[in-house]
Amino acid sequence: MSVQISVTMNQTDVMVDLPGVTEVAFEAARQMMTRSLERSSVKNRDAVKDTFITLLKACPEANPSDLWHHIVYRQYLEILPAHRVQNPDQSWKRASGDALEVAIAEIHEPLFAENNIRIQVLVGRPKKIAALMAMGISGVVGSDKLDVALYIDDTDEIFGGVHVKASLAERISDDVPCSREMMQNGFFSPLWTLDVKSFPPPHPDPLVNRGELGSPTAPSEKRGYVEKHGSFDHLFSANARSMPSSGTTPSGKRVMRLNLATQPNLFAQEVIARAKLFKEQGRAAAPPPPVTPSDR
Amino acid sequence: MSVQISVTMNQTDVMVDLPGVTEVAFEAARQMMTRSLERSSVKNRDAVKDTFITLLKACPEANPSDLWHHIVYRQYLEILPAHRVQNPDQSWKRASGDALEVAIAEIHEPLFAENNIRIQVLVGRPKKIAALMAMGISGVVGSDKLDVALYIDDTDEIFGGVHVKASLAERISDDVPCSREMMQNGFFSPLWTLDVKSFPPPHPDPLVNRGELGSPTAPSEKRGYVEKHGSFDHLFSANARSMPSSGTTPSGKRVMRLNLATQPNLFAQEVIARAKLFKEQGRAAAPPPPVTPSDR
DNA sequence: CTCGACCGGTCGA
DNA sequence: TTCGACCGGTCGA
Repeated sequence: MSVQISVTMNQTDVMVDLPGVTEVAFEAARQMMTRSLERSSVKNRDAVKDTFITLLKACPEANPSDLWHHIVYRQYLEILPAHRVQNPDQSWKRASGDALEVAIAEIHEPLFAENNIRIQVLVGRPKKIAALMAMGISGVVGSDKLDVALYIDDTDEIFGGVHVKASLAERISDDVPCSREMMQNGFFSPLWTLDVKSFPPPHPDPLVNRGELGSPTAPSEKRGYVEKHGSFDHLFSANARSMPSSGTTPSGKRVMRLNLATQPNLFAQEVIARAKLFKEQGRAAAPPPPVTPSDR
Repeated sequence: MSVQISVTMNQTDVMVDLPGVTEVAFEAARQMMTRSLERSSVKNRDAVKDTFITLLKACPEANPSDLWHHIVYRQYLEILPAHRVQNPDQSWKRASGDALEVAIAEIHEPLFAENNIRIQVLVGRPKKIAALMAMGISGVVGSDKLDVALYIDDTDEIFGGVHVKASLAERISDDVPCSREMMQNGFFSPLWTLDVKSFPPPHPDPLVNRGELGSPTAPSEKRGYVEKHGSFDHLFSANARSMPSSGTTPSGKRVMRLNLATQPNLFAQEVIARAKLFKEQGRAAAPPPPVTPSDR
């Protein structure tokens, strides 16, 4: 039960192994993507979101980050040109970022509803501004840097928000100021990522999607944002190759590896716990964010 | 004395007018780009840098940002594939950013030398760390966000640094934390940009490179970073379509439009003035950065 | 070899 | 219509 795909890059063919992916699931994804993109009324982000969720359900053993990077991404680039005139690479950047936010909301909606939590994608500036105002950080420079909001019950009482990133690059720093302010004001501020990153040939492990977090013993800059500086209420990575934090971290904040197949996953557990704490104790319940001397 | 180019995008042909550009200059640029890229020993960024500087000298009346966006950029995409196997769009992103930093240093080196100022591109992490340490902001999160350093004479005494961006997008926020810290510590921290931004058809003014600063009366988010929040020691734009600040700004910091043909240009004047002030009074000479209530 | 920052067409609200 | 944020192959040090 494993599909191999061939990717041509820099005039080199690379075979990529996708454990946990069946031919049937692979073809179902292609069909979902094609059916979606051929209808001009379907938003590009929804084509991506629906294809990803189809794959997640069909391949519970697979690495979600690989499903995204090697199947959804590459099928989008392949299929889009038949239906849209736009540049497929740039279209992917624009559409896939939104798609991931919507997918995360959709995946968790039922479970969160059972726990009297509402998850909402903050689409459009007014919604973002409103959410940030509710947390007392409106008007701040770079303020509309929050993707997804978390509310208590059906109220507008916000207890936190999720920073969503398909890949980290240097762009992780964009989210830090907003996240720190949220934490300082007592709101829950996790980072949810697929941590997608692979290198093309002639890299020694071409197209192996290792992500950018390094290991606890050889931490990358990005791992430091969480483990050392504690700039988020944990980093949840849905890349099976991400190495979780080990032992205690300087900031107390951790890299957590998500297994989306076992529900409630670690992210969902944390959201539910923090909602409960918020209902019992309000904003005061949140621990103050750690500050290291070399931190901003 | 004006060249028109035809750009095909989204299956539409768009004619772009380039006032101040002669056929001779246009062909000289193409030759410089070709000659550079066909030699595998020439770094991609140097091909870009040399072509840009060739054009700047040959076309003093032209809009520098247009030279970059419509000639250097498009010629690079056209010519690179004949000599390199890599993806030309991604290659441009990687190489052009570095090229602009090197170009700015090269353009100003002679004038700055006359004024006992040294400008240095901070290439490689160790150099960046050293420069930031010298300004007392080492180890800070997102700290290696400085591109170019400015020193007094031939010493290692740093009095500031330049944040360089070809285009702004949301990425301008990356530079804010470092810049604010620099200013707070008494160092000179301007932003130098080409402010490149055009929209493809079917936009009403397809491919017109208007930039992203809006106007003083209808300020964009990016203009607010400077005029309202004062996050940089002025924003110097080499896009002739950038509208400079008018009257006084809330922060005292301004958008300035550069005319590179008249030397010393506004950027050079400010660098020289700040170097003089620094020599006379040291870091204390720098005015404290303005802080507005809605600022971080 | 490793691993960081570079940028622009897109597409919605 | 305007104008914001989305992301990944590259290529050096």
